[in-house]
Amino acid sequence: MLKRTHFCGDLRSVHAGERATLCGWINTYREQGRGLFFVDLRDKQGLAQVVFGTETCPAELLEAGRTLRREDVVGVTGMIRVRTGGANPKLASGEVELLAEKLEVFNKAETPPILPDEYEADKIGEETRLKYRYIDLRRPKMQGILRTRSRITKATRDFFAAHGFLEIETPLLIKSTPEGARDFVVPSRLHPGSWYALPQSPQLFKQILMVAGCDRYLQICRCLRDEDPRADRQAEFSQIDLEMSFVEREDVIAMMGGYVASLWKELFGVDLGTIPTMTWATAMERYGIDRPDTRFELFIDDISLMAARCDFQVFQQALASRSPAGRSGVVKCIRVPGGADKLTRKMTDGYSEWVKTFRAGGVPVVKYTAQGFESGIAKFLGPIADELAARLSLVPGDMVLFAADTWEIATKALGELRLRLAADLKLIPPGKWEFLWVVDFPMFDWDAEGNRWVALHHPFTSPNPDQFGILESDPGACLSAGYDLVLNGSEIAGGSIRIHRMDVQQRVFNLIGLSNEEAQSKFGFLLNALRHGAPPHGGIAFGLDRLVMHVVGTDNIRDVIAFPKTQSGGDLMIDAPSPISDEQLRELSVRTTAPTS
RNA sequence: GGGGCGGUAGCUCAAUUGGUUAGAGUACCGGCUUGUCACGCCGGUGGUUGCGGGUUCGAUUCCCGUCCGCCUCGCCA
Repeated sequence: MLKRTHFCGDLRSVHAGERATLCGWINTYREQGRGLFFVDLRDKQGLAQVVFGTETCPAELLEAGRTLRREDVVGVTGMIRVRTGGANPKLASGEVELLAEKLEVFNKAETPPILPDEYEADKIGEETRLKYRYIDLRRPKMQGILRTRSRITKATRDFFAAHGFLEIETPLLIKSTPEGARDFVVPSRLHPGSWYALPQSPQLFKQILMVAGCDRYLQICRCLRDEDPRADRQAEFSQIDLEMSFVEREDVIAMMGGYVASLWKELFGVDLGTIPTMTWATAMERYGIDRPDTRFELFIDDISLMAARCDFQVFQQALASRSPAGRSGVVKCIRVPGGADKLTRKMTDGYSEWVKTFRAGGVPVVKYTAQGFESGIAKFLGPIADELAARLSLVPGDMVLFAADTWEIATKALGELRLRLAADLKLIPPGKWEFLWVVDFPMFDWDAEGNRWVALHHPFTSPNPDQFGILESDPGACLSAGYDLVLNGSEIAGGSIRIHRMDVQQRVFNLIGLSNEEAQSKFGFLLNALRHGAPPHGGIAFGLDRLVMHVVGTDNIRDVIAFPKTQSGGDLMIDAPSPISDEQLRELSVRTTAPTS
């Protein structure tokens, strides 16, 4: 068997005169005549041109070479020489070529259903790419992503190892617990009727590792949540999971800021500096979302107090409304500088229609000119015209877009509208990295349907040290010691200082409606651990897939996962999930209620 | 669970108001071609129009159901 001496993509003019063996896939075949043809050979490093010609090739070699077709796998030995026919500036190896002397066809390929060709790739439907993932991954772009992902995980391990973090694996077959996402479950053969759950995250195990004295923990792990995917979300995804002992919020934030800075330094040569911090309350009020995109300046203002003085039904009705969680209705708005010209009637009508997906009624608008408010809802703004203009610092040519609804709906609608406006008006400068810590999240959210408090982050999150006093007396106002790291408007990490005392943990469980007995049966292991000497601790988890998405610049999570799943949780390459045999089911004491096909 | 878009040759897409033998590019096959490099030129093969029903003289086209893919709301502690 011919053994590789060089990588195709690495060949340069300095190699001229060397004898080399290349191994790879046929990328293209170009015949100039019976006596001269070229093939481009591809390996993980790139392409190299191989020449077959009568001058140097015996007849058998020419015959064999002539049958080469795309995606055949071959080894070729020959001399590297500077090209006699002129260099190809499009190839990194374009100054040289390999003069074939010996050819070994490792494997003829059937006609490829898709070609791993950057000219083609963007046009090929994703369905086909996923089915033939092993061909799609041969594309230089996909190879590059796999490599970048590997670089990131290696840099991550290096950084945290240098800071005393221990890499520890936690189990995949664990226990289903209430709270959180829907579990994937696995039937137990040895315990008929009982089920394991696959982890939504190693949360409790990493906390218990802190109780176990490991001090600092790292794991790059798979997490599984049986919920509907999105463009940036898969049921099966990867986290960089971290936990530290004897720390407060600022310690974790500092460590993780250092990690991100070192990563960006290595990947982009960029100095991030200190990452700014914003409270959750500010994020929601000014940006309408808990992960603000701070790359552009559009801000939301709550003008409810003013709006109450307008004789405008829409405002009045909104202000009189109450959300299921009990918050009063609001009137909020966004000032769009220069929007009077940039936003057409068609666009604003479109926004009105679009916000209905967030259950908002519509988007009233008004223009601001040298003569004051015009068009739209101008006639209703009389009583507050000057005050509103001053509050929003309006200048002629601006446009103001409103949302009048419950706090939740108006906030969401304008938060989304803010992003939509940025995209439509091209307000987001390319190549910008805006990191932001969001802190001071509420501990709880009121679940009107379940008529109970639910943990906003998770029920192991500690209240901020100064908030213990109001934990029971005003749970809705109680702030947690949680923190999210946001990059360009996307949450790339989230964590918290954890509760390390059994009595506090019990109080939080009680608040979310878990009785002591239930807590003991569902989370007894954690409570037991907390009883036996738990250090103060906290941690965070980075969404590895999203991190890679940002680094490689894609908005499709499937691009950064070697073998991703589709929107309905399927793997088109291996055709999973699939039924199992009756015998397998019997062995597991499981019977399906699904109709048999 | 809801909404939207899509499914036609291996791939990417066309096909007028429901009307002749469903076309083009590319890939593939054959021939030509001695410096190409997304090579070029000539010719050819290739179709369960996702699947199942229905309406009709006639369905890629209209209707119903269903499957698959993508986006999205809910959901995702």
